Amino acid sequence: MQREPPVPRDLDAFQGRVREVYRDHYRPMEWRADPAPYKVFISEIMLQQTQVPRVMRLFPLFLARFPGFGELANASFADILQAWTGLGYNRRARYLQEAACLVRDRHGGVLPREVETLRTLPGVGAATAGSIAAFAYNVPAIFIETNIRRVFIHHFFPDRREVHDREILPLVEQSLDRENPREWYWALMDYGALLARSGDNPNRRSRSYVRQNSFRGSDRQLRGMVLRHLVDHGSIAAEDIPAYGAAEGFPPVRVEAVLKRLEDEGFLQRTETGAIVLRR
DNA sequence: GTCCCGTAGC
DNA sequence: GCTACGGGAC
Repeated sequence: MQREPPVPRDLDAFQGRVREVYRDHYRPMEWRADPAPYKVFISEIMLQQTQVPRVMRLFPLFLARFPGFGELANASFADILQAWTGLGYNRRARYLQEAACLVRDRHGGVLPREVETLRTLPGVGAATAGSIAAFAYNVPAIFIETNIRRVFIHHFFPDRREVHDREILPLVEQSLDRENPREWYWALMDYGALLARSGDNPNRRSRSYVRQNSFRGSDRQLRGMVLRHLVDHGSIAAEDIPAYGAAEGFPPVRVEAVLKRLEDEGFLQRTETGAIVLRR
């Protein structure tokens, strides 16, 4: 038997509340002041898994270095990774450049506006495609990300656990301001960010909530160390590889395993002397 | 130590 | 469905 989805009895009241919060808690951001497609695109990729304050710090530096899709597509990967330092999840830096190449080669240098087309870009999933369409082009896309999820769980599922995104999506659709989706989604996200800071995080009652393993001692930590080292120093000599990471307690076998995976993923290469360098 | 944040690949 | 993937704030 299908569970009856909770109906927003007073959608007007909900929308009113969202707008009220928005007026009081609007967060100014460079990519909001000027929602040019390139700025929106870069900011949304950065904002995957990375909080707004950190993105705000690094975004202007990245934009100064790579002002548009052409410059990003033509840049060396080492330069991009350098500008990415501090944001984490470095695969995004690779997707970003691959996407820039696709925009240049397949879309005439113009970021597509259709959600389905945006979704074909590497590193762009449902949430990012919807965000880009809404923010860059004011398209009334229907999507869920963490802030939106928080607002709807808080408002419409106060006593529920394990709330599925399937249950939330119809409410997003019904409440969307189709006249001005850009502004509406900014409002939802600012409201969600406010809820995150005030006590319990409603997203822990989402079906999709998962706790992550600790960072210290993880492969993620080791990968981060290796890439950071290569960005700062250019290479790791062959004879230094076995002892690399020893200070943080990583045995040589783990270092080798992580290097191999980074190589397979296209982050780095080995030279004739067996040294490790970033991909050309 | 705990938390936060989407995508890809399986 | 599940898991890998950073790095900083608290």
